[in-house]
Amino acid sequence: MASLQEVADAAGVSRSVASRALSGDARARISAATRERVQRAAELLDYVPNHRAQALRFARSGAVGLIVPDVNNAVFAELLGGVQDRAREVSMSVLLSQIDPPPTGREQLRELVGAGRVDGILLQRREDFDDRKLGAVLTKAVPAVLINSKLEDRVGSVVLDDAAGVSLATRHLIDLGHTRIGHLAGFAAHDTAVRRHQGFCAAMESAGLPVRRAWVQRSGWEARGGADAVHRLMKARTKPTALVVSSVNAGIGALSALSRLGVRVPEDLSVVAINDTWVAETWTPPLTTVRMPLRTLGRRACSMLFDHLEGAPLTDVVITTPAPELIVRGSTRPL
Amino acid sequence: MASLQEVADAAGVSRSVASRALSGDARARISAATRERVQRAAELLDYVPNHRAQALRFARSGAVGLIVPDVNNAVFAELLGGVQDRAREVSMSVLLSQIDPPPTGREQLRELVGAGRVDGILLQRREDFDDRKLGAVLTKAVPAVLINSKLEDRVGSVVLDDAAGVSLATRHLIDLGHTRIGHLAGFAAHDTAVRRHQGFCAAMESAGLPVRRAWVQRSGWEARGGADAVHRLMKARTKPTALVVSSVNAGIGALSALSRLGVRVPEDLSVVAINDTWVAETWTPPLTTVRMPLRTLGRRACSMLFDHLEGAPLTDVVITTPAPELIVRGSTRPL
DNA sequence: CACATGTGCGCAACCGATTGTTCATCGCCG
DNA sequence: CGGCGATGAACAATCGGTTGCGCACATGTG
Repeated sequence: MASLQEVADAAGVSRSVASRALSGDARARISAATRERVQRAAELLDYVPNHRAQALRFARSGAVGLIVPDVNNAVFAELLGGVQDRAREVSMSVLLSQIDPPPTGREQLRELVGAGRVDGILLQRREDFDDRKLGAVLTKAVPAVLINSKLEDRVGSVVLDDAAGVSLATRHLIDLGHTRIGHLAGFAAHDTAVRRHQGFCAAMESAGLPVRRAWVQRSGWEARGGADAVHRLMKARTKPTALVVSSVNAGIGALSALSRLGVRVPEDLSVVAINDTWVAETWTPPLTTVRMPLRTLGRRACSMLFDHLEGAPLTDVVITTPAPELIVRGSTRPL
Repeated sequence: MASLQEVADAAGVSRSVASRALSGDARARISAATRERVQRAAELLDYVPNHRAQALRFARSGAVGLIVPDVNNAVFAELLGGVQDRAREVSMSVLLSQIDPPPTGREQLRELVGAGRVDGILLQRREDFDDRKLGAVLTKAVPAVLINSKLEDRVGSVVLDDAAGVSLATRHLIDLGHTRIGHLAGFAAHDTAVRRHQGFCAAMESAGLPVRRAWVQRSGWEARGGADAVHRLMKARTKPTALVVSSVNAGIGALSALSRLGVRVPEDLSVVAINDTWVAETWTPPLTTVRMPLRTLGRRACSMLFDHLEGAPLTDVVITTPAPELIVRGSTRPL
């Protein structure tokens, strides 16, 4: 609550001297006695530098905006953890926000960044934000890093090695002897989903297995979508013996639907999903998953943004270490 | 990016006139022509008032700190939704933060509030923050509203009607004919858990049913705790026919453990839990729950903090409307 | 015509911290 | 003893916006 002026008064010096004494600037010529006196006064008065004043002076708000579509999402907590960790290391705060589709969204970003509430943003795109909408919201003036998403004509992204994760899952099934493998993919308009499907196809192809169109279903990323996709899938004349699901929540939805359809997992059908949560572990049967380095994703995105604010150029990064990790549980078994 | 000065220059007036013209102050004596000119210049230059400067001037950061123990928690997403909604209505931002136990935690709050990063905080206490720790962290100087928690010697809290929610759940079981009912409670040191257990006892008592000590187990709030509690409970000589679980995640954990123990739900045991999530709906069997007004909780807490910042006194509020809502699914059935 | 009133606008202080520059003083050396 | 450099501290501008006050001029009134 005490201002620098009050500390200065208490120490009997000017504001500037107080500032230099406390900042510990080596080039500042302050006598040891004065420095001591100022520091004691600051201590006594419980002085904390006013962040608002510093923000104005340095034209830096000291905060990043984290824009996420859905806090409920399984991946969010871990992602946020990484972001928070990194932000804390450099004394930045994380401002949580949501944005609407354009044109409102652009205004919101302008308010956020233009007004200086935040210095830059980390943006995890919404499912219904296609490339065009996203591009329309992100003007070049906004320092932004896209999380697990990428735009053609915009640099600045950190994405998981989605293909590797899905390939790992798919190979796991192949190693178990499965050949008739289906894929519950995300949204066609979403690059993450595209990359994941490519990983699936690559693994199948390198094992010499065909990708059957009827066994590839758009499921979205949530439980409901996974359940719906399973219902469609199970109408096919010939059925797969194993299933790769691009998202853990959809995977849970799939398990739930399968159970209600009377399809036994893993006896009749093996299921593996991408991303790991406590629900996967708790389900009956426990869901085999591929754990993706979400925390690292958050850290790296945050780091890139900070570095960019310090002048470094934005880049496009794929997180390859730590590598996706297969966690075998009860939902997969040899054919 | 353009400053007020630049707008003023473009319009050929002084900063003060530009400020008044744009703020729309009725008492300001500005000619219509000048006002028009300034507004057009602002439009043209894409002027957005610098939030940092305003923050300094008004000694208001325009942000609230939302401090939550665990973003992963089922209740968090909805709570946050309510907070965000309210904050957006008054153009405030929500800064997400975590705090450590004292003494570190107190320093963090000082930095957050004392330095003016946020104007006040909303605090959902961590399980391991007992009253003493919480009190040690919250100095009187910090405008804070406790969410779903309450301290004896500190005013400023918004809590759910926990007792009513648990009573509703308990009565549901009683109405189904159950008389041997157990309770998986939260943490003894947590006032929310205490209120919920009181709700359980009240419902039992008013139906003339005994509360058996062996059927009351501390489960915590997460799946693991619920599962462990079930294992302890099922060692009892006589077993209950129904179970009230104080938290939905613990409820899911309980269902999972019961399934592995071979106890059929709802044939052998009915289960109902507090709070509703998609996992409850998706589980097999779908979990009967009591939906609590978490969004309202967030809104009200946020509102109270804002009002307090405007000068209103803090109070202690219990949210009674909307009332807890029983959502009957497949985990409960008549005895 | 003189004076009171009103109108439109600019000056300058302020919020709190940082920092380039200036100023006064002291000691040292020639 | 005069001049010089080093030292320690204060002055003042700055970040961008807000606002009390005063100034100049136009209009209205007696």
